[in-house]
Amino acid sequence: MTTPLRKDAARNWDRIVAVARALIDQGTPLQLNDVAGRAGVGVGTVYRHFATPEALLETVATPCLEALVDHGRQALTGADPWRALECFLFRTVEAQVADASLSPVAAAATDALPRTTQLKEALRSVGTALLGRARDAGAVRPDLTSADLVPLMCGIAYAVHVHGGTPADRIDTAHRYLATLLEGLHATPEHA
Amino acid sequence: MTTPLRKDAARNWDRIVAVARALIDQGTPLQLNDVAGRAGVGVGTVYRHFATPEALLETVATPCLEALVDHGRQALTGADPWRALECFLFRTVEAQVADASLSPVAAAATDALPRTTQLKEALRSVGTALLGRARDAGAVRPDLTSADLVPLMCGIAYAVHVHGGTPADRIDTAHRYLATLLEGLHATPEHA
Amino acid sequence: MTTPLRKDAARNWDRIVAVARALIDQGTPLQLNDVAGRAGVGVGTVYRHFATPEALLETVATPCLEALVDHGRQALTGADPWRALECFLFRTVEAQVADASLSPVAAAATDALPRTTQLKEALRSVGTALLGRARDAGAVRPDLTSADLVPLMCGIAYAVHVHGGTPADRIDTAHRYLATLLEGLHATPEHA
Amino acid sequence: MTTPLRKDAARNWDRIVAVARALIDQGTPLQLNDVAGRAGVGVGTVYRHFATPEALLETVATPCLEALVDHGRQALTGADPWRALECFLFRTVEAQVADASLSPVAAAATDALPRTTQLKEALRSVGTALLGRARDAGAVRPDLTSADLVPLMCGIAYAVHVHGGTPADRIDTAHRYLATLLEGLHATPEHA
DNA sequence: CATGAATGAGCCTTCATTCAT
DNA sequence: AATGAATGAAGGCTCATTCAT
Repeated sequence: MTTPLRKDAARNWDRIVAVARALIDQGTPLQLNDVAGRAGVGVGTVYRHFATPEALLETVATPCLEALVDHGRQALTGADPWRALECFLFRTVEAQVADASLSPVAAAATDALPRTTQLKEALRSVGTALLGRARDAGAVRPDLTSADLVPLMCGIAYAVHVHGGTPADRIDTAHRYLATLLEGLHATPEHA
Repeated sequence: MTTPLRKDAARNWDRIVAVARALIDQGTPLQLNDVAGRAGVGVGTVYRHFATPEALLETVATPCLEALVDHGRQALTGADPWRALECFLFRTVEAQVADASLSPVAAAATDALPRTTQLKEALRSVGTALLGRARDAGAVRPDLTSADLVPLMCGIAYAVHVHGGTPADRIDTAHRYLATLLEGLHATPEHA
Repeated sequence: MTTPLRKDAARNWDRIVAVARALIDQGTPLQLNDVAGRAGVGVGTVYRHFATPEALLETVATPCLEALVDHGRQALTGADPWRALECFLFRTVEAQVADASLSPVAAAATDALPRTTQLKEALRSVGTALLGRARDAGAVRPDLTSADLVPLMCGIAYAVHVHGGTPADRIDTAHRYLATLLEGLHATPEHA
Repeated sequence: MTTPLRKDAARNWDRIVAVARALIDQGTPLQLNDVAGRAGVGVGTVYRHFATPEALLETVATPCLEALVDHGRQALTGADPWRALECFLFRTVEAQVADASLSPVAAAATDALPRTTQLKEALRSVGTALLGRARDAGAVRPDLTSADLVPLMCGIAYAVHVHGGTPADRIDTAHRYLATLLEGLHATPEHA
């Protein structure tokens, strides 16, 4: 797809992405000059590889988005439609809580990289499919649309963020919050 | 509590806050120089009244926080504990969706003004009381603690934000999302 | 017209303009950061007074433009229309040769300061009047329009610049070149 | 003179010059990286062929300079010395107006390529010869020296540039301006 | 108290040039 | 020879904050 990079270029690319990863994990805002300094490369090198901070952020987020899409596709093969949706949403929230690069990418209205647009589209489409199966099985509130999935997952992740705590706590909180929401999403007798 | 301001100082204070309110409503970032210019006062005057941008933001948010606390206290007098909690949470989310000054204040770990700390504390305590009554009535999930209320409301508001749409749409979305979450929060047979 | 500046602000304004004047005379490009450094003021101060390098350049050029306009208006009162035009054009070229700030301002299609636009307009209008009088007296080539005056004067000044030499040489060259051109502009028997 | 290039090197050379030509015609500043990209060659290749942007610019201008020299030499064989000079100067101005690569090369005090220096020298010498013949015939102002020809032609071209207009307008303006100047250059009774 | 001029750190971005591959 | 990745100096601009008037 993309032309393979020269060996030295690839090394710099890796360094830059690794530095960005670390900065994001620390919550430090991504500044390309700063990234360059920490990666031990010139500013120009960073700009050559990543035209904007968003492009770098999305690059950092890409593997995680890919994993989510893969997982969602596998979930589609599961027997229990509700279970499959539930499982997909858990993964989605966990990923956002564990990886700070995802939330801003998920919430952004426009993408810097085409690859990101593809992945977000793929994610939406997997979500739509999982939701459709669950709805057909009568397992889900009828007023929930596929356009709500991403916002709700972002909201849960944000709630976890506001709650705070150690990384381990956050995972726990995420599970509790999502479980609660899912209970509300699940079709109940009164919707029958 | 605070020394009453001289009449002209009070007029400046009002102008500054009004300008800040307008900027926040437009989504323009609060820059004190900019606020000063628009309010027709010097930068120094803005700094005299508001040591930091956060202090100004919190000042803008204050009336709304006060209204929420008041409403919560009234809700405490209601007969149906679950209804009261529900109603309080609706107000909380609606306020955040309608007033962009609230979310950052609610999510901030530290406050610029003591008054803000008081109000946030009061809000938490009303929430705790409402939740306690509802829990005593067996109306809520047992794993929900009062430390979860604020994060969850912030999360819902954030989800609404990510979903997007016109102001009217947002109110609608907020209602749907909160109704869904509340269904999950409400005690169900399996918790009984 | 303009609010009078505070004493300290006026001092900085003067310093900045003086530095700019010197840089222009040396042929150094005007860079606001650089000007700030040399004037011993902060960058922000320069930006406060002059939003762009062009604004600073035009400010430096203003007194000279004003003097040209004044001179042109006096020339209009002279008895001999051709002499008056000639005299005005000599001054115009001399000014450009002596003051490097003028050429770029004269040649620019758009102005940074309204004052500059006024002055350029005034200059054009004086030129038009002088040319009109000379044409009415049958003293000038009929194919010359007032829209040609500024370009031709800029051209002469540029020719002097390309020729080079010491400042004194340049004045001399300017006189020779303009005298030559004027001979061509002057109505001759064959136009009669 | 120069070692003949390998065939592929020659192809690159041609591409680079063609791209530079196009950029100059559009008024886009010549940036070697940019040129390389558009020519589909590496930056290093551009640098191998042209050590500096000026060298590339001069290379682009070379054919036109050569044509001017040729034309001037032919003019020297003409019968009417004044006519010959006139004709040469018209060509010179037309060329500058039509080809944006010439003015900066003509006005530059130092050249990047020896070939450019030769050509400019040749041009000056042809001009000197043409002027000498015209002066001997008593056809030109006695105070005009051959060192004035290039500056005056640059000045006319610059005046045309300041006047502006479409390419066709410019040719027209150039003719008018030069005709006017030539009238001034031509010997008149008072010089006799 | 009010004013608003001044400050300057901080961030962003471009581009001529070098040099490893 | 050709390539194009890397470099980093250079310049631009903003904005929170201070302080003389």
